[in-house]
Parts: sequence; C-alpha cells; structure tokens
Amino acid sequence: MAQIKNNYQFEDMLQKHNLKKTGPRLRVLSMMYSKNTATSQPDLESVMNDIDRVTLYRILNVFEEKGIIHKVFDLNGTANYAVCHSNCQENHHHDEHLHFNCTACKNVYCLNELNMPRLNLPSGFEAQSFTLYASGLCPKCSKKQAAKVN
Amino acid sequence: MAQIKNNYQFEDMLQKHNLKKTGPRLRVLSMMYSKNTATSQPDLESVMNDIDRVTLYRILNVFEEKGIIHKVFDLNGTANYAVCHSNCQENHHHDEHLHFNCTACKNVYCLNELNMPRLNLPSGFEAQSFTLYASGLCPKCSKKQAAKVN
DNA sequence: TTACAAATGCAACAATATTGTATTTAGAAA
DNA sequence: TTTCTAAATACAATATTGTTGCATTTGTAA
Repeated sequence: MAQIKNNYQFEDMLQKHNLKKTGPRLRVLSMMYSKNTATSQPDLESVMNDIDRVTLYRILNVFEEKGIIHKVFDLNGTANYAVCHSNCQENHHHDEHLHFNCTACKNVYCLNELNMPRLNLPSGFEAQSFTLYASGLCPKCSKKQAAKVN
Repeated sequence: MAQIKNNYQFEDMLQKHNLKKTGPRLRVLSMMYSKNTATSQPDLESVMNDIDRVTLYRILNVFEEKGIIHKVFDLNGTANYAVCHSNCQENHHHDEHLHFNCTACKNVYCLNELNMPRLNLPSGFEAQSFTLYASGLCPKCSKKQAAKVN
C-alpha cells in the first residue's frame, strides 16, 4: 500500500513542481509517503516538531496547490493530509474516492480503488465534485475486536 | 422545504427530550427550523449574538446528542448545523444523506431524499455509516450564473 | 562566488472550541 | 403561591488551530 520512495525521488518530485529542495519539505514528503493512511494536522505537528508550525502549514498548502497531497477532514472536523495517488494536477484535484475513518484508531484511509457511484441530484443542483466518507472499523481494529470477543 | 413550526412545537420538542424550555434553546430551534440549509457556526454565533458563545456551544452539543440536529463540516472544515429530518435517536443518528456545499453562496443543503448507494468496501473494512458530500452550484446560484452569461 | 528570490523562523494575532465556576432560572414539591 | 434544587446560563480563563507580517537564512541560477 505505502509507496516506498527514496530521497532522490522526493527531490525529483519537488523539482518537477518548481519547488526548492529543502530539508523540511523532504522530511514532510518522506513522512507522508511512509504511511498508508492520512495524517492529522496535530500528528504532523508533533512528529515534525523541529519544523516551525507556520512553515509546516505553508508546506502543506503548497503541496496541496501543486497536487502532491490532498486535505481531508475527518468526522471530528480535524484536517488530515494524504498523498495523492490519482493523477492530480496543479489546482485541479481528482480525489473522488472513499475516505474511511476508523472510529477506533481514528485513522483515515484513502480507498482509491473505490470510485464514486453515479448519482442524479435533484434538479437545479450542479455538482462539480463528490467525496464519500465512511466510518466504522478498519481491518486492524475489527480483527482486534473479534479477538477480544473470543 | 423548511418546516414551519410554532413556538409550542419547539417547546414540545424540548420537553420530549427532557430538556428545560429556555429562551436561548427556543431561539436556536426556531432559527434553525426557519432555514432549509445548514447554518455555519460563525453565522449562528453572529445571529445569536445575545446568547453567550459557550452557551451556544453547549446548546448545539445537547441538541446533537439528543438527535435534534446534526453537525456537518463543509469543504473548508467549518462546522455547520442542520435539523435532523430522518428518525434520529439519542446518540444514534441516521444522517446518511447527501450534503451539498455550494461553492458560490457557501450554503450547505441536506438532500435527505437522496439515499446512499450500496457500496462494497475492500475486505476487512466494516462501515457503520456513510456520508456523501458534493460541491458545485445550488439551484439559485446556477440560475444566477446562467443569467450573467446571457 | 555572488546575488536574489524563495523558504524558513519568529512574533503577534485571529478564530474556534473547551473547562471551571458563580449566578440565574425552570419546574417540581411543599 | 412560595420555596427549593438541579439544570442552564454567563463569565473568565485557557487550549487548539490557523493566518499575517517581517527579519533572517538558504537554494539555485547567473
């Protein structure tokens, strides 16, 4: 699931988007690519605690603008960030996949393989994009719970 | 769309949920039932500016617990509150409808008539609830835009 | 190596939300 | 009606999340 990439590939990614190769940016990239779930803003902040808070916000913002990551709010309204796997372009995301929010471990999974079902909205509504949220138990947590019961 | 209710009905609602009939609660109820869209927290706060901020938060929280209203985050992560039209019960909401966020007027519409499509998740994921978000132009704003073009 | 735009770090601030506690009030009981 | 009490409100303080402005540092092109 998690794409393993080395530092050279992250440097390439930055260069490709006309972003300077800086330590903070490379560390944020490497951290986010090492996980198969989205990372909440509070988590990011505590893990990247050597990077200035404001710098972190600005890094996340440019990455989002460039289509490198996308922001998703979990069920508590907390901002989460995940790498884009679909073909996102600058200022034009294609993140119409399912976001699964585990109620136990709080992780947010991007289920890219699940594309949106077709929907016909009430007349007058013109939808430009969709996002689907589900909450429940992720595979790990549902296993744990099953183990407890036995 | 907007359910017209009078003050006696709001008093009944409070009583039914074992909540004391107070001025602030009645005014919040009447305000929210007068609209067919969700209301953002900032809007609520400025409209209900005679009610203490903290009191407003606490009112919204008990209403949500009791299944009278539900909270929905818009595309900017801003909290919005809307009355529950489906049969929501205490601590057990049934708000699996589409939330439509207009990119022009920023309103959030609860499209209750649209029920969720069936989805089969990747194995291991056990979903307990779904929410669907769409963004684009609402009927009013798409009309306005059409008028501009002509 | 130099120069400069871009990125970072720091300070201040704004907006959103929570906790604790004193005061007030709705509604039950006398 | 009056009294009493738990619940609700108001107020103060604080926490969290996010933004803006500016000085300093740094990546990179010349």
